[in-house]
Amino acid sequence: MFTYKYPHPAVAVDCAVFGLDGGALKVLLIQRALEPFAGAWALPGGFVKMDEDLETSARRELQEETGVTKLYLEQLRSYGDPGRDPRERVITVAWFAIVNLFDHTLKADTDAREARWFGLDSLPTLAFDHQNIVADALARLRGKLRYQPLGFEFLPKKFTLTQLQKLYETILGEPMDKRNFRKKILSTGLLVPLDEVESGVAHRAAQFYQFDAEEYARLQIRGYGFEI
Amino acid sequence: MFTYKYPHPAVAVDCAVFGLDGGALKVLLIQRALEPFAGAWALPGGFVKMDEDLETSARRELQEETGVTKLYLEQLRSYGDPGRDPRERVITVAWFAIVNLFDHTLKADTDAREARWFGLDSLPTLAFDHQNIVADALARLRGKLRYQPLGFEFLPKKFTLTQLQKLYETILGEPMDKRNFRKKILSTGLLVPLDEVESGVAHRAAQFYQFDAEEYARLQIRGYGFEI
DNA sequence: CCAAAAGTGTTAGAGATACACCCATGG
DNA sequence: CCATGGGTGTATCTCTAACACTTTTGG
Repeated sequence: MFTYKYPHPAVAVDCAVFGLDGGALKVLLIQRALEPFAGAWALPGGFVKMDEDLETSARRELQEETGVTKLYLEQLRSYGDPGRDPRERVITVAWFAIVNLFDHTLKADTDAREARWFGLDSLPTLAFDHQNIVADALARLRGKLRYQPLGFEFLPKKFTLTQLQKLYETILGEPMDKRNFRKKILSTGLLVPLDEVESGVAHRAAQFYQFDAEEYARLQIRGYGFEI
Repeated sequence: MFTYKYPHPAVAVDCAVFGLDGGALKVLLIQRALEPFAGAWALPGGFVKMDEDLETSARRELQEETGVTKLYLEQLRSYGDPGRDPRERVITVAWFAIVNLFDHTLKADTDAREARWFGLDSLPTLAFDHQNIVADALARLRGKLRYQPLGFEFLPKKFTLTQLQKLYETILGEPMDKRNFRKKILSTGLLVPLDEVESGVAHRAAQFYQFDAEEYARLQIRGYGFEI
């Protein structure tokens, strides 16, 4: 038992994890095993431990509930409506995450019966206020994609320019011109062509590229702004 | 006394409030009356009440500690390092705010001895991790100023184009061309010229303008992006 | 009439957009 | 040899950047 002079809310973390699955943008959800909302789908998350940093907590919960470990993670915002959780006052710190689905598989565990990817147009009804969190996270993704190098987080280390363009088109929901896209993205100087090309395709093999994160970090210091 | 089955952290709000004071960008700080850090300067803020929304809490604390009520307020992010508060685990939800100093005066109250505006280059040593919060808030301000109509929040309803330009120059730290600035800002169609001009100045009187927030809201829905 | 800030247009250059064909590979 | 996607260049247009003088007002 823990006693306090004044009432303290519980604090949780919840993660909106995006991934590109078969060319479609998806969100990672878990099916809740316990009340409240047992059986309903929800964002992976859970309570923050007392000696644990918020980001550490988000990573731990993701690992426990979905097995996902290597991802891009940034804080989204906190949600604290009294009554957003029927049990007691729970304030949640929500996280925005991207996972490269080319080398991840899922598992379920602990309070989650199952973890699964859902297309954004076919989301089930979500527990708590998680619908809002997903909407805010999606807005963050769309808003940042053009002027921060977030796109590469969805792809494997080696990727083709067509893969990258399709990703932008899928997430932003608008078609782009192939030649202009290539000119612009290559003009950043942040894509390094590899010695390797695609293989096993019934057409000309595409060049593989890699994102140069170190160069990006250097340029950022000198006030460079990524844009596509 | 309040008892819980598992330990709960305390949750606070802290506000980084910016204002333009005599042509300089300033942050609003309070001098702490109580331990910890009694006598030190800190961001206005305090503990979230159990039945209170996070934003309501931020507004209440600001009102109590500084008397400031009418302001632009958006959530910045949450800070939760264990050990950021020497008393106990305190997670704080930080807010980013802008106040129009042309019609506000300050008062001190409750846990604050005094509230005062500080220039960003002459900040005192701040309590807790408030130095980081100020730095993050400033980055948010600089990052958003060019593509969201935040600038108007610093100014009175009626303002001149020169006032607006000086504001941009002050916050972004770079000079701008007068003719180009005017062309660009007027081309948004969001500034309506008033029938009134400046008075009592020893030079040609400047035209007053007003920001058209309703028009901005309409344009936003149609996917319009403010930019300067 | 002097000092001080307001107001105003044009030109050159850079960056964005639109657009169509040949190439390499596997079956 | 056919189907499939990979790869490439140019012309136009729009937007940005640079730049200097006249006007109005109060003292």
